[in-house]
Amino acid sequence: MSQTVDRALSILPLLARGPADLGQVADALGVHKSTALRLLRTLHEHGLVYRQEDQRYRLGARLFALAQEAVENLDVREIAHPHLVGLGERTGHTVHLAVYEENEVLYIDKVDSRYPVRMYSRIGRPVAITVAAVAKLLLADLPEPERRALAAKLDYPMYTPRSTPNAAAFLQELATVREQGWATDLGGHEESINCVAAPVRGADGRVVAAMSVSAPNVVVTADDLLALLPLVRRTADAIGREYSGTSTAKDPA
Amino acid sequence: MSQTVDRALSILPLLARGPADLGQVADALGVHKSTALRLLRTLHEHGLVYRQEDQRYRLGARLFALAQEAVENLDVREIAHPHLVGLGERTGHTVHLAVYEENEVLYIDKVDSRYPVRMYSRIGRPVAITVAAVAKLLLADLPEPERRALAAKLDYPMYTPRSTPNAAAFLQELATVREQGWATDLGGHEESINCVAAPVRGADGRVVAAMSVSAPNVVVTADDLLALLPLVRRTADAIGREYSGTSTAKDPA
DNA sequence: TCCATCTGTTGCATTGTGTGCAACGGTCAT
DNA sequence: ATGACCGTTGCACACAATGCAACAGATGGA
Repeated sequence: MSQTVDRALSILPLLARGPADLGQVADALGVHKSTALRLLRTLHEHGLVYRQEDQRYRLGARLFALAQEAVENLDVREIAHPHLVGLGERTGHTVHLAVYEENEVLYIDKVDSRYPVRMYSRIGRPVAITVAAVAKLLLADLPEPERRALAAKLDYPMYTPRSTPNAAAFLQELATVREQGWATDLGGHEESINCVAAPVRGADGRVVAAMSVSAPNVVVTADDLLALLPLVRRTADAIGREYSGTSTAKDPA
Repeated sequence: MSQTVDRALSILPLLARGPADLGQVADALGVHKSTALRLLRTLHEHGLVYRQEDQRYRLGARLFALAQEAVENLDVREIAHPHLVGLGERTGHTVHLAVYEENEVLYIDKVDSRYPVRMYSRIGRPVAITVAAVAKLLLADLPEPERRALAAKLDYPMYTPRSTPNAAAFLQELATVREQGWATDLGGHEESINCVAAPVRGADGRVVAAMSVSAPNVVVTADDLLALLPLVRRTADAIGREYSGTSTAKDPA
């Protein structure tokens, strides 16, 4: 839409492939050198482009700072919330959203079809980390050494006979969860409560959050709950797509 | 220099602080809504900006992809090389550059004042990881669980009586190195060879490479070599600054 | 040492391009 | 229903971005 900006922005992917000098940039854009110079200058003033000692241009540090700041200010909860509500309405069950932070798994949002309780604090409740379906998904995605170290440090309280008994069993369960891409908690925390959960993945494929649907087995059997899995996964994927900002440049003509 | 591009780029830091709608962007830039719209559209076409479901704008995934690609294509060696040459000329000793990769420390460049040998292959020689000064720096920067796991897996060959004997001693040494920000190898690999090394840090402070100066003690004593430490550190810092693209937007007036 | 050549840089006239305006069409809340 | 608000489009105007040509500085060869 805007030729000048369009040209300037076209420089960025060019430079991402490696440093280039003025002439190369001008040629790639099909413009005069002086034009390319002015564009590069503007990019430079904004720190998006850096001029190295041999006078060639590369992408600048500001770009990384921007990306980082954007990620930090990205609120998964804000983006996820409408999806949680939708899922709550369709299933009628309680929906949770959780994240991993500093050796803990925290609930950061919760929606129940009967009484929607929004937790506004950024710091929510810690989760029963050894048994909750969301915790399994979040921990399964950790780098291997960190995962092992954490598993070794945890306590394994036997909330019910079906709770995860020890680190070995837990690591085994995490491997399974990692493999299949979803998780359950069938009466591991409270005897009569079952959960199914799916991961929300960021642009780089890493699990940024996990979402679960929970219901007491007096209302629905575990099998019925498992039947919701495809829906839960689809919803989690949708959140992930929106969170990642997956938009392939141009709109379809 | 270029008004249009200048305005467009000013949108990015704005959006980094959180999503904003068209009106807010237009106000912040001090332009008409239609102008802001066209700028945002152009940014959108390039994927730098993403439009979420509530029609507000945020930074897009392409920004992260760009940053990532740039980092991958950033060649520490290419940037560092002239600095290594300079250091080699000033000291007359052998200068090494090394990086950490997949549980190994690799030499990726080497300069000797007598016969400058450039290693062109991306895969250089693995380093004696338990004793080399550059290895200590690189491993000292790893996240704690990964560092412990690696230390436990390593062999500790006694190249000389001064070699690091076991994992405990190694981890202790790494703690010291991490603390002081530089490292040495005094006859730990070959009886008569000493090294001093300093870390090259990226924009986020993480150690991306390490550089060392080595000399046999028949030429210079260990003390004389240590006297070069400030110079080595300054050079490593200079490489780090250039690698990070540390340019604070506007030039001083 | 001088000249040739390459790169990045500046001033200027032209016109193409970005701009603001005003009017339109949605959506939401009252 | 009705008003207010936000995003969107078409258009005429003016300004800002463009290409040109000339300059400067570095590099390298003769």
